[in-house]
Amino acid sequence: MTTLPPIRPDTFRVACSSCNLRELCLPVGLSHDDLEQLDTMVATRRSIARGETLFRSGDPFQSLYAVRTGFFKTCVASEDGRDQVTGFQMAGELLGLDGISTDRHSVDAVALEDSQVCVIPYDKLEDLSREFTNLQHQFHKIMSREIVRDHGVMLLLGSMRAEERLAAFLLNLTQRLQARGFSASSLILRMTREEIGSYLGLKLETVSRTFSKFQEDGLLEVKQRQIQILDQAGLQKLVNGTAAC
Amino acid sequence: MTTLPPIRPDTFRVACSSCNLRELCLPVGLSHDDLEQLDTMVATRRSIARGETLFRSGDPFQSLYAVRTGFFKTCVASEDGRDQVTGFQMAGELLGLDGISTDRHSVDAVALEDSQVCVIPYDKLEDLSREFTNLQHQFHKIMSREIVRDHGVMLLLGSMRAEERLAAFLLNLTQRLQARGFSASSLILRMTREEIGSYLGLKLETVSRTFSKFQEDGLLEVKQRQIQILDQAGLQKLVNGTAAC
DNA sequence: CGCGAGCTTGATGCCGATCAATGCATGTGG
DNA sequence: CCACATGCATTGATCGGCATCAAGCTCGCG
Repeated sequence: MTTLPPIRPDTFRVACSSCNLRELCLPVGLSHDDLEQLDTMVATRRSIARGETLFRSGDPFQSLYAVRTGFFKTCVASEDGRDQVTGFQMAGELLGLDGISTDRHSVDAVALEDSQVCVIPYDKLEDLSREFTNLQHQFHKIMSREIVRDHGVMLLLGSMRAEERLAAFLLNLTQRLQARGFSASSLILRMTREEIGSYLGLKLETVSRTFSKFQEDGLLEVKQRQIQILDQAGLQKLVNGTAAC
Repeated sequence: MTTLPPIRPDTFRVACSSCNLRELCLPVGLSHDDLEQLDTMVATRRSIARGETLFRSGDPFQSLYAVRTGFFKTCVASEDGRDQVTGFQMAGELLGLDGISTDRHSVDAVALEDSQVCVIPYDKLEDLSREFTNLQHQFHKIMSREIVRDHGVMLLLGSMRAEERLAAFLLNLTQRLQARGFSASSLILRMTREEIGSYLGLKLETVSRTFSKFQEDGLLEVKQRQIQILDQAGLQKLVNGTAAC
């Protein structure tokens, strides 16, 4: 479509050791010394405007990216035009793990709002994680966690009905937001109904209807993208099957 | 349900360096020296009878497993009884990557026929991959490939219709079998219609009907679990959308 | 103010789920 | 060796949830 804007890495360094995301991001559990080494690696930030792509399927893979601020989606596309949102990423989460397998990215990563990422050159990460056991282990955990997450999505797509899917989606989102210090009951969706639908294997109309139904049932208050969760337990019950049986 | 049978590791060593799966398994692309090191790590085999589990969700994680012979499925279960097959694994493929993230397995791995696996103690793998760059890189690639595979399944579950799903499934299966020296057009399914359905997000009746439809359309010959592929291109066309549009 | 992107809501139809019966292969015990 | 049980597969009839098609609606923005 449009050509990529020139990449303009902000020149000042970002220190993992003083980043307020260090408890959510790659550095989890690293010692002070480890962290200082990590600082030598994560040299640059990059800003991505809303609607721009961080990378596209087919691009050569060189770096992983840690979301610093903002919000992303990742999509795969099949040969025919169909595409599927495979995930939404927020602060502290890693993008680009798919690229390691073939040295090319296999998904598009699109910023859903103006965002910043930390650039993690992959070869340096491999070098460093040969030296620092903790970093190595942490990195493996993150990859494994992504696999486990994907299995959860497969369960959702394979066996849940529309209401269950949306409930699970909302609970997952609020849980992650809460871990970042945001309210557990009030959120603003950064994605369209269509993007939610694509992620959940539903059409946008179904997503919209299900939001309306949740509102009628007193589970949510929905004002466009502004969501108030009124009955978290009620949502949870939807996900765990109609429970009590 | 039933208690696990006692684990009886076969006492003789298995050398990766002389294994006929080395081009498909963890050792891909390793040098001769690297391979000899790998041999020091993969100390034991384990036999799993058809229907038995290699590990279960919740079990403490200690090792990865490379399928030597046989065939496995992995399943996740949600709190309510629902469960979902997340993959089928054949010779040379790795099991257990999900366990790294939390030090506990998050899926069940069940043998669909009498099988053997090589036991890869995970802490040793981490040690060794700090020493050998190639091994480190290869391991990362395998994890990444699993992530990419999962994304493909998400696309399938999220946006394909029954016929497309089954066609994609069969093509994927034959491709992997072919890489192992088996026929590209003749295969014996190791799993039930229900397990296929669970993997593909369909009910067993739908799987059965779709097999019958493929047979009517001259794409396959189906005799219970024995499948002959008569028109591979026809299957491929189904997957890529009704093409020509 | 008017345009357009995104959202909501309604009417209809279809794909796949569900329910139910039968068929087929394998195994077991009399 | 047969009678019967059991697990898996096939096939048919019906139903329901979600997709599809089609208007309107809302809100932000030039």
